Amino acid sequence: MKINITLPDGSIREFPNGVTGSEIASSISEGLARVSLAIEVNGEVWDLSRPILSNAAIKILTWNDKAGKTTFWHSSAHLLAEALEALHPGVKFGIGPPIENGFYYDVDLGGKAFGDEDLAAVEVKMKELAKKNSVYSRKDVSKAEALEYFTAKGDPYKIELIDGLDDGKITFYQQGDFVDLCKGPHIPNTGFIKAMKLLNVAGAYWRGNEKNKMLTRIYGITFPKQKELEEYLHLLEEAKKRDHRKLGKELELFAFSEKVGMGLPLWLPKGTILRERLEQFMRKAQIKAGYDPVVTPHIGSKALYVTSGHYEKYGKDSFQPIHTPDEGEEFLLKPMNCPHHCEIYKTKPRSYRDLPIRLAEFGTVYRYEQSGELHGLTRVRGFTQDDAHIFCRPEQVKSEFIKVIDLVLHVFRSLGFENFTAQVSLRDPANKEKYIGQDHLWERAEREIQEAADEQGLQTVTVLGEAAFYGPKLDFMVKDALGRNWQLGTIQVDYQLPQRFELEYVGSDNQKHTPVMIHRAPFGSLERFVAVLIEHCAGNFPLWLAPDQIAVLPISERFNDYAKLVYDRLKEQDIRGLLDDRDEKIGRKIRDAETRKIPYMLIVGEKEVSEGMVAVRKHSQGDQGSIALDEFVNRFRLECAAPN
RNA sequence: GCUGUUGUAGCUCAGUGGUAGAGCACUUCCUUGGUAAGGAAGAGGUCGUGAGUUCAAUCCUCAUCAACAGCUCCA
Repeated sequence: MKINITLPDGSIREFPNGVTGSEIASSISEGLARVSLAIEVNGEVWDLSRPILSNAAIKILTWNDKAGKTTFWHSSAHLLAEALEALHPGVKFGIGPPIENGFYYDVDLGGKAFGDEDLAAVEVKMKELAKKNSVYSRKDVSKAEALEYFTAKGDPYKIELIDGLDDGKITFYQQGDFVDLCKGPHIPNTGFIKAMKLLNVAGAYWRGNEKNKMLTRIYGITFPKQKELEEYLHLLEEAKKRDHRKLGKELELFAFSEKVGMGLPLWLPKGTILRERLEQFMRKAQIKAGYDPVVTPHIGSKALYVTSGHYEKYGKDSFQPIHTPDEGEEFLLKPMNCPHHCEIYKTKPRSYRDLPIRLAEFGTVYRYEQSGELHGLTRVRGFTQDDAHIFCRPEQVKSEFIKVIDLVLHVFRSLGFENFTAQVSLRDPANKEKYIGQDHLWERAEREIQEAADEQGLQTVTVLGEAAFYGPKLDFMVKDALGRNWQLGTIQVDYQLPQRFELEYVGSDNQKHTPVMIHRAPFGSLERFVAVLIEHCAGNFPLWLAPDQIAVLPISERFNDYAKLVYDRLKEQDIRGLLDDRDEKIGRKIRDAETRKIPYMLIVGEKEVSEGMVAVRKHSQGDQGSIALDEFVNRFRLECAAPN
């Protein structure tokens, strides 16, 4: 019996029935056979040793394939488990999957502390075990057999997992002395794993549920070559240099104080310039797009949030009400701006002719985020949203939504964020009690969001369970230096709040109608946006945002007077900069200005003084030659204009 | 909030059961220098906070606060 195997290039070859992936790889080339990790059979990844029993389209997977890496890391997780069991007999295993970079295994060490030394010891053991070239072998087992094995072994988490599986579809994998419940696939043997690093230990709730026991999660990464591990670790180090918390300190942009309170950022002068530049940019864009700026207070009476539903949802996990000398009077620090804007809407009767009304505010809000969630500027307890609420007629929702998408894209493009993900965040259908409002309005909102995104040609991913409690969202996600995803821009359709606040307008039919509300914040928050911006450009801000645009560097103190003249001239033109008149050599001044990532340096000495010139140096690009001061100023002013 | 790790000078970090050190930054002096670190001297710290063990604690124990990694959460 022969079967036909279709290779990725479309060619078809005949093999005996029951041929394995490794046999196919060998028939193609010895080199391929040496590096092949798994095989894709009709879109499914299999072990190389598994016989193929019918015609199939295949692809041999190596380290260069994503699925190859995933398989490699999955097998590495098993190796980690084997090492753990060898060193910590009786350890109970949860799950051990591959992740984007590496893998982890969740284990229950019976309450034993597991520190860095234990981690290092396990790593050594893994290396030792890997060298044994133990084969990963697959075995079909019945549900009863599977339960019997793990009951005898005393692995309650595996038993729970098996309980959820169908009989007849359960497989074990074994390498060395370690047997695991696993559907596979795996690489041929442990010898492929040449380089490994256990990265860290963390807690993780069993099955991701806060109410379950917390297991110990061990993260690691492995590679087929030592050099690749070194490169990866180097890359991690490089990424850490772009961390906004590090750069924020070095460039004096923001700070935190224990005394002020955790998660409450202090914006330093240079950071404030950056922030205000962004704010100005947004104000201008919004005025152009037909928004009306408003300003509302930082607190509001508790009744406001009872009406909005936020109090019920978040009240007990928030900053608690502020009391006044009047018995029973309570105010909340505002955790969002929408209720205030609803009250602005209600200040007078509205006609359908008035809509849409777009109220915009850089609104500072306070949310009592869990202490473990705080993270630099990306997750804080006091932050400023570039918030706005659009009140419109139902038939205007889509066109308004599209306009907002355009605004968000304009902002992202202006700041060079090309790699974002547009995420449609919907309800978790299995968990509807988390949300308010009627189904048909949710469905309508979801449809409108998806249609608007599609019409703008946005590639979207849909994520269930990420909606706000009052409505679905379109979120714009951007990765930080270390690849963590953050939500920046967000657009939300809301049919609930207008009802709760009894907002209305008079239609052309002279009847009262309820408007629809669109919440939107292109930056999301100034704090988070600045954080991601810092990491994105590694602190080398575009000229229009740079806190210090120019450093004037006199070659010696003899030229300080002329340097001051140059500096004053820049200031007159609203150019931001500094004059470095320290008694230091020019090399030193240049180094310091480079380190501080100042885009332009103007060097002045004997030659420049006599001719009214400046020697221009660009950050990280070196000497640009000399130019008359006036001409430099003219050119610079053109170059530093904000996008519009 | 949970698990683990960390907390020493403005910053980056050494170090020790007998009340502390480096480099950079800072101050002063020398130097007046042409595109990434000139030289010298000086000043600067209740070793996160509180309690305990000890003749003696920055170091050991406990508690607490904060930061970091991850989980959970995210209006």
